[in-house]
Amino acid sequence: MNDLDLGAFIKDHRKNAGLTQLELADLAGIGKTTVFDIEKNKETVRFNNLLAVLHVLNINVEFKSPLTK
Amino acid sequence: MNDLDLGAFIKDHRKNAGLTQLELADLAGIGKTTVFDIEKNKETVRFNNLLAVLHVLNINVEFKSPLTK
DNA sequence: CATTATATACTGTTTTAGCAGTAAAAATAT
DNA sequence: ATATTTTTACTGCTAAAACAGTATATAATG
Repeated sequence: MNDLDLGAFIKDHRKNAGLTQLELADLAGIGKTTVFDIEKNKETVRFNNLLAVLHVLNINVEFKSPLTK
Repeated sequence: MNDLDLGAFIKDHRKNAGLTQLELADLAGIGKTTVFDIEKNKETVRFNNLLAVLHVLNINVEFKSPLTK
């Protein structure tokens, strides 16, 4: 389940939006290092920073349990 | 979109699993304070800690862009 | 090729999340 | 009601995420 490479997924969407890591970082209001880390699948990043990146790239997050699905 | 109250969602599933915050924290391998913070929608928690909680509760995370959807 | 832009990597520093411990408030049970 | 459990809240302390700056490597462009 969801063994998606989130880093690659984000990088792909960033490229698609024509943004550099630095531009994405600025738009998301975070440092370039963090964007780099996120694309490298560093999971110890702060949730809000990840959300900021996802928001800029128009990526949605959904939480679903097998029950409610 | 997704203005879901993730904290309440998690709390609900925790209750449903018959777990206390402390038990969930131990199962997830994190501190009780962090579980409390997560249920209070503190978004500055580390992503891996949130994932650990979601994993214990069998909650899946999905990332989707309007494009690929 | 050379040149520019971008990505990766590595610093030192600052900020803060995470933590256990404790205590008090709220909920649950007896 | 009064125990008991659970949750909420508040501490310092420590570890590490975040950051800008810099440097090198890689990729793209002329």
